[in-house]
Amino acid sequence: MTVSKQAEPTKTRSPKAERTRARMIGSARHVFNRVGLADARVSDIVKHSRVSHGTFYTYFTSKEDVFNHVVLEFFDDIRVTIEALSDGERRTPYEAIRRENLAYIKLLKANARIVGLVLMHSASDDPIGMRYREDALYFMQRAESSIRSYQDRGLAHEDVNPTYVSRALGCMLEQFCVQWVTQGWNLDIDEAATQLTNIWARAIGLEVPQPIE
Amino acid sequence: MTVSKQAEPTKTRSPKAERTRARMIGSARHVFNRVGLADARVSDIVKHSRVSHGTFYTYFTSKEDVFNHVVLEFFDDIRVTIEALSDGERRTPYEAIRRENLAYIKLLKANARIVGLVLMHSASDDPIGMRYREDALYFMQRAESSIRSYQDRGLAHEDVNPTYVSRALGCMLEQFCVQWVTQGWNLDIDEAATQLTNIWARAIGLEVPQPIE
Amino acid sequence: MTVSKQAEPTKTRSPKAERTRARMIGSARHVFNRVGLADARVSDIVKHSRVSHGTFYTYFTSKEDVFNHVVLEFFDDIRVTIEALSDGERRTPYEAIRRENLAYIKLLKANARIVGLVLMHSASDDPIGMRYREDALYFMQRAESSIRSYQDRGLAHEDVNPTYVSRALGCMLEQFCVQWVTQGWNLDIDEAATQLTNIWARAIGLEVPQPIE
Amino acid sequence: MTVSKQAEPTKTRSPKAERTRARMIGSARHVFNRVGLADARVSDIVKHSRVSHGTFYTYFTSKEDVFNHVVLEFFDDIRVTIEALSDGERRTPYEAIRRENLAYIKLLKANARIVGLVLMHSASDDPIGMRYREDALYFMQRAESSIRSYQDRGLAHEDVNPTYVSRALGCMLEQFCVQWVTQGWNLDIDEAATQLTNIWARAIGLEVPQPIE
DNA sequence: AATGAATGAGCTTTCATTCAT
DNA sequence: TATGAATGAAAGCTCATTCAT
Repeated sequence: MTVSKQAEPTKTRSPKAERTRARMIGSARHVFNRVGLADARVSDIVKHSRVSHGTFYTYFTSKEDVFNHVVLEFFDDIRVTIEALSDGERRTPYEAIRRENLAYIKLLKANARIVGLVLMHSASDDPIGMRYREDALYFMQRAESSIRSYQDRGLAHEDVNPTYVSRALGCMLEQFCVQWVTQGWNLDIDEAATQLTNIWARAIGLEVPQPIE
Repeated sequence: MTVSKQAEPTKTRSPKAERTRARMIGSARHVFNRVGLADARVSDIVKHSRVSHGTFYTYFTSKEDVFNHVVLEFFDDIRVTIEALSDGERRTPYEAIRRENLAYIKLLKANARIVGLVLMHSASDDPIGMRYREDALYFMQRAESSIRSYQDRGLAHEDVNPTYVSRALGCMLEQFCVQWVTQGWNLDIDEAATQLTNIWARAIGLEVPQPIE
Repeated sequence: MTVSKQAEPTKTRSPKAERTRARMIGSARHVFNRVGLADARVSDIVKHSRVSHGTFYTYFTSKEDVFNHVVLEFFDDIRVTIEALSDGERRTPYEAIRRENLAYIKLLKANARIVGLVLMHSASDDPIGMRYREDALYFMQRAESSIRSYQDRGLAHEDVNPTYVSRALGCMLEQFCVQWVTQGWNLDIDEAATQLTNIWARAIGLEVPQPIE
Repeated sequence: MTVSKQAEPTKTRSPKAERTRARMIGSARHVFNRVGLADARVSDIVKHSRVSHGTFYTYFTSKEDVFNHVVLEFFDDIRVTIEALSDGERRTPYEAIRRENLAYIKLLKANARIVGLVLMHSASDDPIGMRYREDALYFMQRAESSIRSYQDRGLAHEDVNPTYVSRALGCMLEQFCVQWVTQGWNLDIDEAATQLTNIWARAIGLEVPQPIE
């Protein structure tokens, strides 16, 4: 099953139609997050959003198409969440990273299977597929430039290769959350945020605050 | 698609049969690594090992069954490779970890899609599924106890939670290799080994050797 | 091949769908009556009702499922036919039995192979299977109570065990018709009705009218 | 599945081979009697007689071929059993019939499913199939001529048509036993023999002995 | 726009039978 | 003769997608 067919260019839709479409993406997201892409049935999605099979195909060209839209919506969620974190408060680099990581962890956990699917999708050559490859890269590039900035300010180790390390830490965060859910690990979310942030900080050379005894 | 039916307990097979079976597992591994589980066709597997459809079902009960055997074989490969690394030479902890990581990276890259599939498979309740859950955990527990041992010897940070950190670093290594292949990243393997080992070492508190200038 | 999976509980179907479904049951009945259950191909059934393979599975879960429905329809036919015989006319017991037997014989002959299949199906534990076991028994119990009633009125032998004899006579009627068709016996239907009714009447002790010479 | 391929003409076999062949027919009989013809697997038969698949085909040309031999063996059993009943003792016609019926009932019950299969098999045009059609008829013709003989001696009703009635009573006996087993009826064998024989006797006009009170 | 009956390509699986050893 | 690995035709069944209403 390859992600290939593309969606129509955005067209005008009545508000009601827009609501139906949004509900269907939500249903799809729900279904994909439960059973993955291969095991998801169009029929599950339409049942969940209480429309007919035919209606599905007036909004989406295929199962892959709706999957793409689910993923884009998910990336939007991340963007919105992350941007909402910049509240102008002053924080230490460690605190800023931890705060961001915690937000990420919550989102990733809530969408674990979809994240897993995105992580596995290789070269899609359709426009939407391309776009979410870019989105995924965007987050890693954010981390990459932040590392460079720390290095420029003399806060991070010189020998850290920003490209490699940003990707490695991104992979760590994402996969840790996916496994946490799919493998049913029984962990504490605050401890997880702390431990992952410690790794992150030490990897690039930032100070890790010591618990006061 | 769930991984559930299991093969009969090991039964006596003629050498010829054993060879055929092994060849088929090899073919399956090849196919799964190319296209994943959902898109793999039994007919691809039998074509690749040049046997008939029927023959497939004399050795395996289903596509899922052969997948399980592929995974078990892969875990065996890892075990063998890792054990082959203990050659009695004296190395610094950093060097030992780097050596092991490099070996891992090579194996994981060569089986990237299969690793991805294993990472996504949640709780299967059949014996084989159970066994490879245990196998996967085995490697993380190895890392976990090595961290504890470093802590006991005063070489690792006290605040490192071995359970969380070993899992996080394991996820990092695995997912980094999966992405490397599926996303077509263009990276250098020695640099990757170094950067990942540096993260690993710094995360737990080991000394990272500085390049002499 | 076991008769096990059952259809969904009756759900609303459009008139068109209902017609298609009915046509398919008719086709299935035709096919089963020609070649039996084991040799019947789903593709024969769909060819006969000129629908696609897929359509078959929108109405039935399997070949066994449609077989069950064919059998239930057949039992309904019997019920309807038998009930249509009560026209309020006064008849001697012998005449009443002969009339009923003749009706039975026609129906059984027209569905000989299906009757044969029903006769051979042992305990299926699914709801539909159960129901037609009950239906089959219903006809024997009808005979059983009519025997008891004759005994109560002093018209039938005292030593007749209604349970055994009703079943034996039922088996006789059914199997005679099945063999008639499958073995290609060349018999006269009126003579058959007379001879079978004579056996029936004499077995329980009713007067058999003598032909006037 | 049609019964068509024929067996080789009888050829000389070593005693050991003869024993193997006999064991295989026995196994086949066992399997057919458990699951019928369609659901019987060649692999069940060879497993039960502990030979290989290949060996099966050195003795039989197909599954149908072995089925034919099973049926012929069964008819031989009947013949032998029935002939063993003529011990020269003097009995009333009723007693003779009851004795024979009881013997039949036991045999039919022990081979219920095979009997059912034979009853359903229509026109087979191969030599073996022909032969067992003849065999089956043989028993009905035995009954037919015995009815004629009773009529000649003035012991049976004149209006009984021996052809129809012998077949009807034969069907009754056979099907009653098949149903008894397949439907799991809980009946007493002596009562069954008595009731069936009473029907038989009354149908043709013989005296039924009354229990003394 | 919405419906849901109908489609059919394409997949998995079975199992009687063959044949090299 | 005996073996059992290998065969492949033939079936059942699924489900994304289409299209008449």
